[in-house]
Amino acid sequence: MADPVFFDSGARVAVLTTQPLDRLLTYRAPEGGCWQGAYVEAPLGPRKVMGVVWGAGETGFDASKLRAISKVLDVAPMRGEMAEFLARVGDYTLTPLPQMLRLATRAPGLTDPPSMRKVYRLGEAEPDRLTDARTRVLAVLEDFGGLAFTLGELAEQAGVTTSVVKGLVKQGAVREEESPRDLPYPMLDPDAPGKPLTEDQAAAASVLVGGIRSGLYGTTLLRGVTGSGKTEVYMEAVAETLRRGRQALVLLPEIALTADFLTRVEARFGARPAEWHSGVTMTERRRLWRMAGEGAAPLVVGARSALFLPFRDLGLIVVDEEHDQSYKQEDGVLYSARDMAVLRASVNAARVILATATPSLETWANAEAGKYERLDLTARFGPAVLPELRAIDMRDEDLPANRWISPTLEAHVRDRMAKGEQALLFLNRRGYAPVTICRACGHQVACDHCDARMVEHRFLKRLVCHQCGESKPMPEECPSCHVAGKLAPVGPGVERLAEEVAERFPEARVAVLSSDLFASARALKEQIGLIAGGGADIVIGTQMVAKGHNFPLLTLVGVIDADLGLQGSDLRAAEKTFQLIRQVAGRAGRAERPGLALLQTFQPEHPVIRAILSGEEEGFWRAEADERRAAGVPPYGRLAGVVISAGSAEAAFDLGNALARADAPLRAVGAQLYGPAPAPIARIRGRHRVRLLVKSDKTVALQPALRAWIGQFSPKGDTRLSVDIDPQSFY
DNA sequence: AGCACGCCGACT
DNA sequence: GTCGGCGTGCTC
Repeated sequence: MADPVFFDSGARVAVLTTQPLDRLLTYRAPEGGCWQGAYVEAPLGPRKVMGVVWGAGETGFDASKLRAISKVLDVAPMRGEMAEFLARVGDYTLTPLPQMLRLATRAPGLTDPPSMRKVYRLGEAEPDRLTDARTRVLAVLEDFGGLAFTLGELAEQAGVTTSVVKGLVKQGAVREEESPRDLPYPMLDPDAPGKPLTEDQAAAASVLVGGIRSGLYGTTLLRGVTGSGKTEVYMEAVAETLRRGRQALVLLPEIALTADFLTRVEARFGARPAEWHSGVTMTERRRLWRMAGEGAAPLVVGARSALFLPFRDLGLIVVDEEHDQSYKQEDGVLYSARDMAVLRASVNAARVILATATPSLETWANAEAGKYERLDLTARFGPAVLPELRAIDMRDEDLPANRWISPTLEAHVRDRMAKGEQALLFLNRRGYAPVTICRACGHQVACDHCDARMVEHRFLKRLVCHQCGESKPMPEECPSCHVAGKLAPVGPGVERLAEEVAERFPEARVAVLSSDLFASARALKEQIGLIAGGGADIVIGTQMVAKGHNFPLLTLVGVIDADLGLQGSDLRAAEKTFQLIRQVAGRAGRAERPGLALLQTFQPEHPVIRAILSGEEEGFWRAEADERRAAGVPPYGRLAGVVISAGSAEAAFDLGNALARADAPLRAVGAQLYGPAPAPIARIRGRHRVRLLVKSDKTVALQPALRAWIGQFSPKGDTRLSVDIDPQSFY
């Protein structure tokens, strides 16, 4: 959509609906006409559906079948940039437009008229009798100037019942008015004094501010270790965006981090920004969706889906912890929020800041190639220094069976405890034990619906499938040979590690941080607060501890199994391990005390372990980049994963084999096809899965070829096909 | 996505 | 005979 066009009533318009149709439908513009981009409600068969006026309608369509748009919704029309963004994300991810529209309208009550509520202000008339209660009500209204109150608020403030207020309304002493329920978000003050910046930080901030002032698209990698003040630096770019009257969006990888971030924004700009993630209420979602479109939400903090809010004038997108895997949406529309942020910014003439201590290889390579600007914050803020990193060679450690804390690590933990400092033991495995084996027959307990082993969670007294979430009570007897009392846990999870810690350090206060142990975000926040305040001596955590929580007393990090991520066949195994361990190690010694990170490993000579220990990050990226280039995989080649799932393995393979036989469109662009093969997890939730991989040169436009290839088939029955462009994980 | 249409198997 | 299973196709 270029410049918006107005359609007079009765004109033919093409409407994109949220219904899964493969084309636009032609309608007559409603009474009073409508703009291109208008959100509308249109009749479709016996129903009414939501849609957007996409452009002029086709003239060929039989006039007698035309129906008129039933209603134009009272929300800001979709802007041309947004339409282009949705179309391009759809093109890139092979997602049909109606599904893209649904992604962009994930707010309740859009078809309802803007909801109103009654508010109360000071009226002109004098009440006939001035009782004590009435005086208090009027005093509250006078004290707060022209401010309007809801009935409940006013009564509570004045310490009266609502009937007193209603009595005053009847007399005209208090005025009752209708006011929109969805109010603009408070203005943020970009010129409120921020934290003083170091020279290093100020220099980086001024480059970012310069970018904002240019008013042009641009992406910057802002690299800085934990504690280097990345947030303070990009907050200056947010301030400049606000000064210029544009909107800013800050994406965070995890809801648990937003509360802390909102507080920081409030401290910096004097008010709290809008918040968007799965945890916000329906009313708040509706308010934010509407206000974003009116430009009345100056700053939005949210999860990846906030990228699809209808901003009126988006000037900056910050992707914090850009390397985080959770930016990749793994179901529904498969997109990378980091990459789509760059796309949205380029469409909007906005800036992107990718902030991280350990960039993804994609981002590193883009900076290296000069596509992204790169800023490095070298120094940690204040006197703290990067933790010292050392390996513990587990081949030299004397460790009994079913014990995972080496004597060396144990001694270091004792030493820290004696100093009143905290130690973190990191193990990226939830639950008690990853495998439950029968000592009588050797059977490993597996999920009934997935091709995965059940993980014992002793805290829940259940076996849990980490694939589908299904759980069952811990069985007494082996499900295979039915011998009782022979099931035994194999390997460690954080719960089992906690057991070992309790035995070895009976005097220590232990806290376990694992996502499944908390009923609510609030309970988790409390636990984090408790640890930060010194309420624990030893913290045991899964990868969630790697994500930005600040523990000032923590000076020792022990990585229980540094080799854990390295075995997989995943092309990103090295990168992920490197990032995760660097992030976790960065938890040590944030405050004044120097930190130490100890890596328990059986292969201290492994290139990834050596790269982590040496701190030679650039060297690691370069070596990893060379390997990927040689293998022709991302970011130096294109990759697409195709997963076919069906109730039976035969049905899934039938389609997989048919696709493999019809690969001419792929060969035409020089792309290679691998498979079909059973997916690494061959069954999830009772559905059999088969996968194919398409690999091509970086220069090839892979999507059109994929479309032509897959378009030859339409999955029958319960067979489903999904295409994942730039897959991040390979299950 | 819904909802109708339509063509085969198990009943009152 | 008919009720109802869900495969296929249409919606401006």
